[in-house]
Amino acid sequence: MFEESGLPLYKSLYEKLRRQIEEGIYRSGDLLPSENELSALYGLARSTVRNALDRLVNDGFIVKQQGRGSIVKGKAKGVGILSLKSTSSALGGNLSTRLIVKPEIRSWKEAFGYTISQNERDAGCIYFERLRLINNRPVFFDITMLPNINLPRFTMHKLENASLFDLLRTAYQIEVTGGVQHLYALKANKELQEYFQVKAGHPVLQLNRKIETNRPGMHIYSKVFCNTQEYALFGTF
Amino acid sequence: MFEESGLPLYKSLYEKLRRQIEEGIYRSGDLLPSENELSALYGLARSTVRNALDRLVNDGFIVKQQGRGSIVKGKAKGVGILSLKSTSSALGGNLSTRLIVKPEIRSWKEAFGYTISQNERDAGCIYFERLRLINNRPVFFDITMLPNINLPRFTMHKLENASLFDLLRTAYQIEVTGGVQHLYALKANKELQEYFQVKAGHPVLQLNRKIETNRPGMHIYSKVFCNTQEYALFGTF
DNA sequence: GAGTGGTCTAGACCACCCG
DNA sequence: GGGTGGTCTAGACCACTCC
Repeated sequence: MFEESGLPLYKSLYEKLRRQIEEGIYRSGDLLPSENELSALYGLARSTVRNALDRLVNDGFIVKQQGRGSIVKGKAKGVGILSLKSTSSALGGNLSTRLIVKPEIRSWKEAFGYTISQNERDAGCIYFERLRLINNRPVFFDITMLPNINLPRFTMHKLENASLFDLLRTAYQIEVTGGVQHLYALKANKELQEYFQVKAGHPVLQLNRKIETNRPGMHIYSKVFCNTQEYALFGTF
Repeated sequence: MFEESGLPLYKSLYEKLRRQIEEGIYRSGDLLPSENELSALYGLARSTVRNALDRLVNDGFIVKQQGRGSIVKGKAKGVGILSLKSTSSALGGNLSTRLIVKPEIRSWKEAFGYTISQNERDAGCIYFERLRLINNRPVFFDITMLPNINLPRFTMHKLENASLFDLLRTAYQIEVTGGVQHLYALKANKELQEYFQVKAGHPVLQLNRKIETNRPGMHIYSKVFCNTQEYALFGTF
């Protein structure tokens, strides 16, 4: 079944099941085939099947229940805090992005308090600022910096409509593997007052992050301000 | 070695290694004994050892490197956002807790906006409030509620010096498996002004969480307020 | 080349859920 | 009682790191 993919068998099975869940072939609440069935179906040892299922559990696609089976959850967990949710109504998808500073190459100054490696410093810095709007109301303002390591034509891509992480994964095979973040509550300064159209003293949430990728030594640094008046920062873990 | 603990073998090994890391017997950067060494040392199959090590990886205590070994990270990742870090200096461990409301059994009123199951409602609610201080300065104020399901003598335990999660894990074999959280920035109200000794309008971070456990249908509900003036909320993912 | 973790097999027995 | 996932064993070969 998976002989020619080049991937480990458990990873092929993981990808296959993940795809089937994301495409709706298995829906939330459905049971996956049992471990023994999958084992027989694809000619794999049960522990290989378990390896694939364990990763689906870890990534939030399924939960297991002894005596019952593997139950599809239907949506993956976000990476740290990334998703968001309306406090008043369901987020309809009216998400838009306004580029405040287009991606440009700079030299590094600082990285929101995180330390950068000499490699990253030498490569130079891709810098951009974005304002994110939900239903045409500004909710996020973020500053992103990443080292310009083997990212040909990065500054040519549109960041308006695509997620940075989607772009990195599909165009450069860069995946987020983890990271660290710091959170603060603070009063809006003049710039944020203007972006968010709020009064002085308005409480704003700030999120600094250093994100690890599958490229050793390559990190993404970002600072995000969030107006939580109407929308809460939301995450699963 | 682990015959009489009643725990699964991999879990006993996990706890043993975790303890050794937390006690500093293995320090950050050290290599753990190899899988084959641990296997021989404790008379376990290698896959049982790997099960324990995989969980240490998952919980952030070690990282593995093919061809080298299992490298101790030294500190665990928090569950979602849980850990904290000084913005000015290293957190020296002067962490103390003041119980504002001692654990008591109540009936459920609400769960910070999350929905609770009928089972949880029927079981009643263990409720407590804590103020957490770092170097004698108040930093967190949290309200915790959990269903009183099979938790004998829970209200007898001291919550001053032990983490709730450590208590649940060691005394009741309850482990956190995931959860959902919502974050807000807001102005301190009168109660928070008093607890944190800050002025009116001071920005405060609020964190609502519904935490899943390995007991199906049992959740922990908590609301945390954080004064991020000196200490940031900190998390790895 | 010796040792490490990564992948994989083919079994076994157990605890748990459901009909 | 039959099927499920949970735990565990005893092997094997591979990719990688380090000396």
